[in-house]
Amino acid sequence: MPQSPVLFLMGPTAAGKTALALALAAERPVDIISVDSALIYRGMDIGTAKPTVEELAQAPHYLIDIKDPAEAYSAADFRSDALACIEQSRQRGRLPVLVGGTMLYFKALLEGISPLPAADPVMRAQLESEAKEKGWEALHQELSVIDPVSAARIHPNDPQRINRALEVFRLTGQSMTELTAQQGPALPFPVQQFAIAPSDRAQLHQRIEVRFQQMLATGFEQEVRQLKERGDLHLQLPSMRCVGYRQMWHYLDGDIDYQQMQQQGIAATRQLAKRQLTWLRGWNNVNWLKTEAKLTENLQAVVSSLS
RNA sequence: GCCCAGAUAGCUCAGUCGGUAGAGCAGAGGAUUGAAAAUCCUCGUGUCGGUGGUUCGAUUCCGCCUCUGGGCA
Repeated sequence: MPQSPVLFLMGPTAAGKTALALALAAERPVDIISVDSALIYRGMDIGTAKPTVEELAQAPHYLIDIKDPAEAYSAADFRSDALACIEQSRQRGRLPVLVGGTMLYFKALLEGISPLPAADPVMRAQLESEAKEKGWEALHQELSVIDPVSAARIHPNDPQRINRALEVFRLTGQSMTELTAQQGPALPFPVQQFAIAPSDRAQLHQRIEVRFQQMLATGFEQEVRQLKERGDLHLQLPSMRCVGYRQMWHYLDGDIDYQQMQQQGIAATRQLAKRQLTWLRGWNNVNWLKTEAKLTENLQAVVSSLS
């Protein structure tokens, strides 16, 4: 029997995903499941452009505010959380709508994920200190012995991936190449995929700048100041590496002036959008929508794909 | 008005002992399997402010002009 579909709504930051999702929610019984590595954090509202309280009240939202900024999250965590949300939504007879811009999460959900070990903070710290001593090149060299395929794929200047590949091996005794040969199960539901973006890059840049200025005007500095004052957060955390937060943190530390913070924050957001678009450009089975099109037209396109 | 220092890539600047130039940032393209708003790779022709002179040849040396800092009046 044909299963009812799941909806994906993807796109770069500041492209209008939230507005479209809420418009759909006004027409259909939907559950909005966030696909966003920053919206998971409580207390990070302004700088992440999290939907407002009023917007959140317009439809049930999931996977927002599920983590403290001191905590880490992962693509694998997301996949299992999202699958649970989708199941529940379907049981309620509602349409699960996955909305966001964290493309690795969409990919993990759609294509499945290999049985790799979870991140191990102790092992990572160990590898970090080894790298500090011997240099990442030496670790890359080490990787090329145990897993030449991964070593060839991972650039010697990419510490994060070298670290991960060695972590996987030391934790399991198996190389990443061996383990990723086993692909996890793909998403067990049919999907309708949409992506929304402005047709002109300059237009997206404009929206990003305007939105960043709005964030500043509505208390972003204060938001980061409060997070900083907790005392337990720092720049190495995934949460504080988020676009905007990192730059504001540097400003509050006095490393850069206000104008630099603005420029760097906006530039970092543009760069994020560019990477999101790179993912999307090679994506299969996407229906493209334009940010500058009428909301009702885009809504119509989405609704008609469901029948 | 005079003196000094600048004027080189979208921005900040380096450089050419005279043979038309290169970094960082920005930007563009790409990669992406438990950090992903992360991490990383690739991509640099621009009247070298204008104009005249010296020279085989000037962005580079010299003169003048314009503009921008700073100082003296």
